[in-house]
Amino acid sequence: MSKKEALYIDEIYGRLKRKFGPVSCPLHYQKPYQLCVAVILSAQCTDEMVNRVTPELFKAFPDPRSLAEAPVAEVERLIHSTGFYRNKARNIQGFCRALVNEHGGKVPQTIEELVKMPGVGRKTANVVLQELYGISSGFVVDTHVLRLSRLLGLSHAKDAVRMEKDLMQKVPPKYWMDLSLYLIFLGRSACVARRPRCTECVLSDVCPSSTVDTKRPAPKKGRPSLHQD
DNA sequence: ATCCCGAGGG
DNA sequence: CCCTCTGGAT
Repeated sequence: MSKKEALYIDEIYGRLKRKFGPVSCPLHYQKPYQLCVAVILSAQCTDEMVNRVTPELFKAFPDPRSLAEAPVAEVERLIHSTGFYRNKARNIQGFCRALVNEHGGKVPQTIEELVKMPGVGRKTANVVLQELYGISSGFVVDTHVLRLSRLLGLSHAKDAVRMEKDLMQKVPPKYWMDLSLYLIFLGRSACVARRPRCTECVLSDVCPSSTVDTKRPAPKKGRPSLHQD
């Protein structure tokens, strides 16, 4: 990795840190098993939506055993609005069963063990390890990180697994935890997928994909655009 | 590579 | 109508 690239990453990290400050997991939870369930539910769904359904879910089933033994239909009903509700219901119940039966109710501390559990992939495992134990097992790559990393030119990997490897090589481990959250926050505020608002973005003058030109007044035509208007 | 799937925004 | 949202299993 070039020195220039390292400075580029430092610059991105510094700006996002200044903008967002200290960050924490946006998912609401009281107990460790609840975080795991919330992260599984967050697949292809906003965290707001997850936070909307989990209070009732955790009130109805306050521990992993009761959630594992609950009627599937009831679990499906409670999480219905998060989408993929059949898969997710099966996954969170399978997860809770594995948690109780194979891990004594305690969330595993290694990514190898976590990934073997139902509904848990690398993204979910990385989030859980970071949030619960402060372990940086990898770089959390979700749909936002995937999109923004490409726009910023940090990685052009096609899938999340390859991009994680890529980012782990380029980004210093001390940045992993916060940078993935920063990218997610930026992807949720200014750099939204549908129509990025580059004028509101703190990275616009260093981002190779920015539609804001800081040097020239304004191109009349042929503006490099990421999308069709 | 494909499927799962509802909610929200443009 | 279309695309997107803190993915994972097959």
